[in-house]
Amino acid sequence: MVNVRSKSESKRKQILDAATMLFTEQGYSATSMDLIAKNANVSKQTVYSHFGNKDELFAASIKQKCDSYHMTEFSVTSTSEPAEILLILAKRFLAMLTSKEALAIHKICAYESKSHPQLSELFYQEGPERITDEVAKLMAEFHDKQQLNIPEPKFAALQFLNLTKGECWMRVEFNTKKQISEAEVDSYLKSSIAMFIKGYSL
Amino acid sequence: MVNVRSKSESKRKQILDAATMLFTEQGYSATSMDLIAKNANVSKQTVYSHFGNKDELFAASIKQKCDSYHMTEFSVTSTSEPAEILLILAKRFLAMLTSKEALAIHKICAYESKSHPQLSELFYQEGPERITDEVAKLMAEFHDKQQLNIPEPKFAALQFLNLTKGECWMRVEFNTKKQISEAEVDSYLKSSIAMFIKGYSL
DNA sequence: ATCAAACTAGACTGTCCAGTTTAATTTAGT
DNA sequence: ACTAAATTAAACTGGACAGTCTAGTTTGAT
Repeated sequence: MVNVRSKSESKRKQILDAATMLFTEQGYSATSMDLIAKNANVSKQTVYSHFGNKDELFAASIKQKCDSYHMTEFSVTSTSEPAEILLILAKRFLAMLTSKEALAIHKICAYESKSHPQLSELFYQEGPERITDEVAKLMAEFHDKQQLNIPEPKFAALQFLNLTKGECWMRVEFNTKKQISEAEVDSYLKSSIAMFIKGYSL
Repeated sequence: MVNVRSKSESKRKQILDAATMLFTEQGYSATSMDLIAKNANVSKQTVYSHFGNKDELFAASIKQKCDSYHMTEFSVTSTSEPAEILLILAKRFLAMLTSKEALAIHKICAYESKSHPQLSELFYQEGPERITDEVAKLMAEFHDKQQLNIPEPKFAALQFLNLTKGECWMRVEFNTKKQISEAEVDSYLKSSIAMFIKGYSL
């Protein structure tokens, strides 16, 4: 077999990056293949040569995003007491959650969960589920070290993460005019953590 | 002024009902005006005569849905202890939250929050905010009756409602294959309420 | 140097859809 | 009964867009 010229990996990346940007900013149906090609500085035909159709490209795009979630570090290795660790964790989690990127992919996966069930499933596993598992481990640690009394670490993880979302996340999700101030968020998080710790105290 | 024939109120309702059904089932862009007219048993022209364009119809549709939220009763007037009241409340809230209707409008408002900010704002006020306020009143009552120590009822309301969502709601939101069983939900809710009550005990 | 395959530019097809137009029909208030 | 406005049915306009096609250009492995 002679003359096997392989497709340019860099073009593929350009396309995928442009697509990801556009899909997450404007949604699936509002993003045209022409625009993706244009933004990627590539001809439309090249897009179709690398990805068979719009759906395939969308799937590749979401998958890429989900993979990139692995970078998010949530393990807090500190000798401090639970209250401190949880506050750091909560702030980190909330910052990630309300980031433009995470918000966009969350919305799109929820919205397209009927038309692209495998994608929303993937997002769920790589996002919420992965983080819950990680936090559950931390909760189990608190229990083992006898810092807190947490018989069911997974429940505690879910409770903690849901508590953290609070009003802030909803307001960001719905893009309301009035947003929550940093101070309010802080006050809310401290209240939540205090309640959580008292609720799980020995 | 003679011969003022008014537009049929029943046609308007037919249109609005069909539109609401289609929008919430398929989303905004996937729903065509032709289909709405057809489902409403009305000519396309009549649709345009009652609602100027697609956007107006969409807005009217979402507004109608939001108004219908008022029916949802959340006030629990009982002399029972907090744990019982909260469990009833949590189950009621979760059932509402995971209903096809609420889920659909939540998704669509979040997704269209950039293109229709006034609609997502409306939804936020009539949905999450209203319920939070109502639950906050209940929390204040617990505090006043010295059943629990809740200095900030609104925070407690947000915490309680977010706790209640748990894994169940997320799985429904993302339409994951594996769903949470009734028993698991029950177990989770009881754990959450126990933690909440202990966390806010006197 | 050759050649098959990647790539480009842009025209093209077919479809879908928001919104308009037209001409005929029905309805209700006077 | 008269008439203006509501309603209908269907054709039409214009634009957007997924996907194809064509014809020419570049590239890299042999």
